[in-house]
Amino acid sequence: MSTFRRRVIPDATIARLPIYQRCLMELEEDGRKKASSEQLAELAGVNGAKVRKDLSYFGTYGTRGVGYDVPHLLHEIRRELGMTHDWPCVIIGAGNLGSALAKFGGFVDRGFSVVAIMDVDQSKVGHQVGSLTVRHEDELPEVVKEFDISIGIITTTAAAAQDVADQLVEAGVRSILNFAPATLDVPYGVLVRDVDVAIELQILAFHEERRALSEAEIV
Amino acid sequence: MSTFRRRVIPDATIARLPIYQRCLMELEEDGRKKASSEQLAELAGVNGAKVRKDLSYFGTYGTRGVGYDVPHLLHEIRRELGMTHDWPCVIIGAGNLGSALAKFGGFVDRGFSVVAIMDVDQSKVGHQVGSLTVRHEDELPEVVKEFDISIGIITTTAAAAQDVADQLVEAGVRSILNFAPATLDVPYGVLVRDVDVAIELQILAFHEERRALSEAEIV
DNA sequence: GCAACTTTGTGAACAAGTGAACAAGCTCGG
DNA sequence: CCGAGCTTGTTCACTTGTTCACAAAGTTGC
Ligand SMILES: NC(=O)c1ccc[n+]([C@@H]2O[C@H](COP(=O)([O-])OP(=O)(O)OC[C@H]3O[C@@H](n4cnc5c(N)ncnc54)[C@H](O)[C@@H]3O)[C@@H](O)[C@H]2O)c1
Ligand SMILES: NC(=O)c1ccc[n+]([C@@H]2O[C@H](COP(=O)([O-])OP(=O)(O)OC[C@H]3O[C@@H](n4cnc5c(N)ncnc54)[C@H](O)[C@@H]3O)[C@@H](O)[C@H]2O)c1
Repeated sequence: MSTFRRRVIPDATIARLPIYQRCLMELEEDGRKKASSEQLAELAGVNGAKVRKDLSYFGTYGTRGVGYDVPHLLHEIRRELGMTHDWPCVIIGAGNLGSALAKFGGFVDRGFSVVAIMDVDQSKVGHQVGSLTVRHEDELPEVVKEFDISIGIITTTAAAAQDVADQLVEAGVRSILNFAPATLDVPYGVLVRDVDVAIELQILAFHEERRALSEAEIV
Repeated sequence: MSTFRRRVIPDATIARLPIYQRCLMELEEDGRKKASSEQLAELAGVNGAKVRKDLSYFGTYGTRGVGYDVPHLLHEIRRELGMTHDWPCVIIGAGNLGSALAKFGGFVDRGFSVVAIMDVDQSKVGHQVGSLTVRHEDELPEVVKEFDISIGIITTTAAAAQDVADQLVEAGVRSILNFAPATLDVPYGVLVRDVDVAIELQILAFHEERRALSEAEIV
């Protein structure tokens, strides 16, 4: 076992790396070879100091007086994010949302491919969703092994989500993206990220409400 | 103008209120009348101290030695979040994702209703999506006025997102939920929240990659 | 009425994240 | 080769968020 301690990258930074990646991809498409921290910051909607600090965590890729080399920085961010290879994903729940995600082609250029979609509902099993055929939930262990899946996407009803999470963990999946409005309980070492659209709407509503109250107050 | 200063509620707390609301709804459905901060914390996946501190920002609703009164606390959180009335929303972009969201019935019990869905594509205008008919993007100002819409949901391609955001702002919408992978530039006072599934996947991939590297190191 | 027990509300320590500021380092024109 | 002009990398003070720990306030049983 090595005593080398990998540099700790703050969570906040990790969450911004994909944004920088996207901006750099746009710059590269435009044929831009160089970009300063301020230009990158403008595109990413943050400030320059943050960009410089974020990038400094994983080495020195910029040139003072010039800026960053777009293709080089893009490559380094991709490497850091593990985008040098493809990540096979499985979607559990072939409903409205699960089908939309499965049909969506936009993940491929970010390094993700949905290789299987599954459901318990016998009336959905066997049906086509985009280029995939819905398989039965029971086959999860085999599917995970077959495609060496490391990411599971839960798009079932909230009631079924914990159950599905347990099955994913049992099958060896340690990264879960959960769209169901439920708090998942998983063992240590398994990472869950929640995407809850209703929560986002409620945060917007909270601020709208406050705005309305303040305006009423002033008038 | 009043000199009364509304208590400042931290952003982190606001983001957790909807989770508490959901947990309280579940408790209420189970007929539970009381809940302690620890029980609520367990359900919400946080710790008890956080729950107590969060709730303390907007007044004292608990009883020492007993806990919180479920229906009462639920009511107060709903009031704080502006869930006492309904929020009409418009979806721009009647594609894969926009249609899935429009058809989804789950927002209603959280106080949101999608009252219109719009697109520029003439081949989509007039078509039915769930109970709604797709209207042409150009009618946005009238639609916003007609339904008194305060929340706009962008589900167009990334290339069109900034343009749509400008139109929403122009029409008077000040809260935007953006699903397109693009950084939107909006005037001061307009609130944008981004939902980017690809970023979530990339964060999961980052940790998977690190995990793989650490394991390789140990062996 | 009182002692034992439970749970809240909050001050204070700690941890994480942000942003201004600036020295250090690079480029380029002359 | 030098000095003017940029831009990075990093330090430092500040803000925001989390957690601990415990007094205060309530309940319950006797
Ligand atoms: N549709 C949306 O726009 C939207 C938006 C935000 C959140 N969500 C959330 O995403 C989830 C899915 O939404 P939806 O609209 O697709 O619902 P849906 O009812 O259309 O689909 C749910 C699917 O999950 C399947 N399922 C149920 N239990 C299962 C199990 N144990 N194993 C495998 N599959 C199972 C069902 O058979 C069904 O096909 C819900 O939790 C919802 O709250 C949806
Ligand atoms: N589908 C998914 O599962 C998914 C997941 C994550 C993110 N997204 C993002 O959500 C967005 C939509 O995805 P999608 O799969 O629904 O794409 P889509 O191509 O199916 O739909 C986009 C729709 O937007 C419409 N549109 C384009 N420009 C417009 C304009 N100026 N005004 C009004 N409408 C306009 C198009 O006509 C089309 O109907 C994309 O930005 C995508 O990256 C989608």
